[in-house]
Amino acid sequence: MNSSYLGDLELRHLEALRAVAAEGTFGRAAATLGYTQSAVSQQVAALERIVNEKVFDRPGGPRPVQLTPVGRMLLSHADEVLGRVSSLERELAEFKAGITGRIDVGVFQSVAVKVVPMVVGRLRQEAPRVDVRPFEGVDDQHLIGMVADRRLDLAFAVGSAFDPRLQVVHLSHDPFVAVVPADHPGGDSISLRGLGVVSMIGQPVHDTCQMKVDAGLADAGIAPDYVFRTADNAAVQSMVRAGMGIAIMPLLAVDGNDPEIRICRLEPPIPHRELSLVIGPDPSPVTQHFVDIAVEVCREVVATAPV
Amino acid sequence: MNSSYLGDLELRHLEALRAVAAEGTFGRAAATLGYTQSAVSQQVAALERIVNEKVFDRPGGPRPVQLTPVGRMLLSHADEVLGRVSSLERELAEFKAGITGRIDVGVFQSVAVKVVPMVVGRLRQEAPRVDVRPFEGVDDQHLIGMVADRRLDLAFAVGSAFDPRLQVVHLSHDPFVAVVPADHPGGDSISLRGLGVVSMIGQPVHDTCQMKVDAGLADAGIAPDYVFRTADNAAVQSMVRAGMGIAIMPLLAVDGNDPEIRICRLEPPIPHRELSLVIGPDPSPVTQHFVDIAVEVCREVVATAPV
DNA sequence: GATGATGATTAGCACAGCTTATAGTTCATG
DNA sequence: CATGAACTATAAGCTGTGCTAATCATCATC
Repeated sequence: MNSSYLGDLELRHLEALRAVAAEGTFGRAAATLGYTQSAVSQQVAALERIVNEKVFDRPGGPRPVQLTPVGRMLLSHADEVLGRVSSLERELAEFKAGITGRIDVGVFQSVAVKVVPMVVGRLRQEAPRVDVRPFEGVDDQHLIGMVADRRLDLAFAVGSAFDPRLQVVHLSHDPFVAVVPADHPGGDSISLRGLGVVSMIGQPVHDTCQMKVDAGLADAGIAPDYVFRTADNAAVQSMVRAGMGIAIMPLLAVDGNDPEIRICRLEPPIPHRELSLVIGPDPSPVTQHFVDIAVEVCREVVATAPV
Repeated sequence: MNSSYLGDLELRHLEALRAVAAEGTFGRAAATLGYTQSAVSQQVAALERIVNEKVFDRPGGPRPVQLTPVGRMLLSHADEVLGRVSSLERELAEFKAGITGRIDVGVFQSVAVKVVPMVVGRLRQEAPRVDVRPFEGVDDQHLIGMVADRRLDLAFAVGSAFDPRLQVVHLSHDPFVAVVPADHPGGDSISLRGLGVVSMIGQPVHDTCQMKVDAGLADAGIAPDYVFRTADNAAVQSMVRAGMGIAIMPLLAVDGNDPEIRICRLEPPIPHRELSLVIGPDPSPVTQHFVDIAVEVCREVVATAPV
């Protein structure tokens, strides 16, 4: 009593039903389906055997056949079924074209703030039905592990110890810059040494990004004075805007459209990060699409930055 | 570019997809489907060839297979398609059980008033989703022609000249009765001769039913005095109720639940009609169901009538 | 009654799809 | 590191399905 007595039903039968109903004769239906009249006759006969009901009245002679009541009922269902198959077909084509599908992407704070929204925004313009699911991980290795597990399609990463089975696409270097209030004296660059004597805004002590900044400053013999720490990049920027201090942030995490802040090159620079995408095996077309856009976006962001 | 590149897709492939996704291994899926593992493996391989995409990740070893992104997409469509097939199956079963379907039934006034509503009402209790479409025809021959044409499934009829190809089911005799106000003097029968001297309510002169009444009265040498004529059976009955006169009607057209009128046998009777159903070729189960109920209803109506 | 348009039937053939049997792959385990 | 367990893939062979081609049967129309 599983698939029960319709187990022999196949799409071919429903297509024949629909074609004959539409064309009125077996012969014309056969022509549109690319079969011979005999084949369609046998297909309809098979359908009638399967449902154990006459589906068409054949008046004989040159008059067109007509659906029986059962036939009409079956036809309405056939239209539904075949319609679903068509939409499967359509969505499959869209999937292959990279304009539909789902992307589970691993992100972290500094990249989630700006790069991911830009990529997603541009992707949605080209392919509105794509379903992007960012997953914020605790660190690189966590995300890379999930990519290897197939639980993510791809992930942003700054480290360099990658799983050799995973494809890696380099996006851009991500220099550390100083974020200062717009009315801060000075030009587009700022002396690293000067940072020892000003108030600074930073992220929590154990943040991977922050640790890199502190290491860079320590190497230059500088002991920064953090007056406020927060894990929220936007909050950091707000504090700078309010004149509370200066922040050192990765360029890709700064909201460059804020007119009340200015971005300054560090002199000398702190060793920068390299931003990459780690891509799982057999990436889907839409994942590839995401990668392409991410590369494009990063190139633009770095190119237009005033550093 | 007609059915395009999914032309080889069959329900079997979608069933295999669903089963493997549900069971986690090809072997268990095969068991639930009643195939060997090899068959399911080949079915999935065929599906992957058809869509030209890997549908499952096979990690190897004892770990279960997992859907790829395309696989997930295909599965959601497969569920839709197979769900539609199931509902086709369900409705087909209901059709065969006579509890769903459509009935186009030919009716005429005297039967439309009472018998048809009773039959439809009872049918709807047993099979609420049946779609009954009464069609009121001008006369018997008209309706019978439509039944023969398959434009009606069945029709009520009072004549006797039927198409030999059509099945005829006798419902009951339908005696003519006198309808009098409840306070009318006398008992359950009324003398035909007495009708020559009272006011009468009738139907239009050329109504088939009325002509039969008039012929019966003429045979008895009676010239009735019609003070009002209307084609509407309910209006006739209202006039009787108002005391305007007496009506002669077929029993099956009288609303017996009206406490303000009384039904009287005619002495001697006028030749009665025979009510039948004319049934088209290959009646559907629900049509048969309708017939059964009609027989039942007519038997009850005649049995409980006070004549 | 001949004619033409149509569906049904038959025979034959090719191939799809199943089963059985076996090989290949991966992970766990001693 | 070899071995076994739990899978899937593949090969070979056979059966039955489903197609084509050709022919027959049926019914309106002229």
